[in-house]
Amino acid sequence: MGTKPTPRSALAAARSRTPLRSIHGNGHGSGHGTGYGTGLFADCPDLLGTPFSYAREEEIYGEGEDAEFVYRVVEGAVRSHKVLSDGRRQITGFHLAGSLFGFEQGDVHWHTAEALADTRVLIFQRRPIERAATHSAEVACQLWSMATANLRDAQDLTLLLGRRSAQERLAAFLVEVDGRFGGTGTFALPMTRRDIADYLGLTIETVSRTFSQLEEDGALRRSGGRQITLHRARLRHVVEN
Amino acid sequence: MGTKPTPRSALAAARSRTPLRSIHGNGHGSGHGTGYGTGLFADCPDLLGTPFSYAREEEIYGEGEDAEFVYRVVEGAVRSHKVLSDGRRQITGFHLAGSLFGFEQGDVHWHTAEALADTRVLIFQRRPIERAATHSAEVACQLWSMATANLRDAQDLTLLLGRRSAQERLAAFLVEVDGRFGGTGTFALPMTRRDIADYLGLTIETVSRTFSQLEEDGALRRSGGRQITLHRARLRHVVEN
DNA sequence: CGCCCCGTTGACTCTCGTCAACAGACGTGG
DNA sequence: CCACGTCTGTTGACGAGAGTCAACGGGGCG
Repeated sequence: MGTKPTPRSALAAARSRTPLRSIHGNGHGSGHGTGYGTGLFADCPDLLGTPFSYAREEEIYGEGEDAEFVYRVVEGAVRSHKVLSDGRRQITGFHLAGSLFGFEQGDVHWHTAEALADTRVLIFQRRPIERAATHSAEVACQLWSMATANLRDAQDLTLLLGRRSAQERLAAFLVEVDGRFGGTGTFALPMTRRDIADYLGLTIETVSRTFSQLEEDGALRRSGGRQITLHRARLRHVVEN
Repeated sequence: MGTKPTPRSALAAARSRTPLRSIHGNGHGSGHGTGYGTGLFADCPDLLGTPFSYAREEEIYGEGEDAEFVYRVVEGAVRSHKVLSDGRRQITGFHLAGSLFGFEQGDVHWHTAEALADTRVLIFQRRPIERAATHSAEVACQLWSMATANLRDAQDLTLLLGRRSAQERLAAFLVEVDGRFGGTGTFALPMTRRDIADYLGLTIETVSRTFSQLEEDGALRRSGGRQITLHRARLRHVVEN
């Protein structure tokens, strides 16, 4: 062995064995309370995913590559982004446990996806899913509703980037992340300042300064950079609408 | 009469008559070369739309309203936007002839839609469409693909707003509009400077100054504010990537 | 142990926003 | 027909918010 496994090889291996096992041996089967098991959708057990893993900072797919697979995050976190030729980068979304990513219009990815942290995913072939969609209105409706949800997120981000100040952007972002982590108000950010900056259309320096400012205002407390405790009422007051 | 017709009343009127006629009497039937006729999709003649008209600056639906209808532009132009409580506005899209808008996630609109100019649309009830989608995989797939196309546009806008300068934003916008009008390089903008500014996350003054700057650089020529002739090679060079 | 990366902070710059004035187009009504 | 007000678009002067460049501390990893 020694050569790095690819999604394709993992898929071939999975098909030659029954039952399905993770290539990393951590095949507990059902994901982290997402209620999906290894199926694409909760009520669609015939589209099974193959477990796969990516290391921190590893690329999952690149812009322009053939969109052969789609992915569901089981554990860890992934970012999708686009880059301009001069290196400016815009992250269009973070995918945490449970979220599905990799669907694009057309046959190639128009984003790059990378693992923020060591990440376990389920991989699904795109073709069978699309074939299933053309036969099953139910599958197609689920895909539609997923796309619509993503669309709403993208448009919220549009408003954030077009019309909000640095402070409002960061506050909204933190409230959003808190919500995705259960809304306890305390969590560890899985992404770096650079990732946050490239998501919010800012620079790392501005993000850092804005963190300090929010802390001065008593809207949050930092313990060691990534670990955050929010004062949610004050943060929401910053976001206001 | 004298009371303003609503989509609901137009629909009721349409159903009491056969064949279908526009409430404004301009019922040439098939739309402007979009190839759709009055059907929702080209190959889906059973979902028929009712012609309806809106005056310049008239609201079609508001954020938070019940999403009872969806719309296809026959002639004219429409903008979708969101507003913050302090009045800051972000336009998330312009809908020109042929484009379908008004689909949202959930039962209420999360945007406001307004006619930029006098506009003729076809109105479709949302419920029957959704019912059709749950029965017909083909309809559902069309809806999915439409949502995915919108998603790509929204993410392109995200990159524009997050990482591009005023000049790049305006140049990209003009190239985009030119493309939608057939790519001749000469057209009349259907929207005001304010609309452009609110789409590009800028102010009207910056838009105006950037127009002047692009004109100085020989990237376009203005004849009377709205009428534009692009020097497409130079504009694309500004956009670069 | 040392290097590198991440995060923070300071000083300065610059793009874009704000405030203001003005010109031209348009519609209305005297 | 012209005076008037309004709306759109342009331009100038100025200011503020975010970007750039640079230095530095701390922690993790080889």
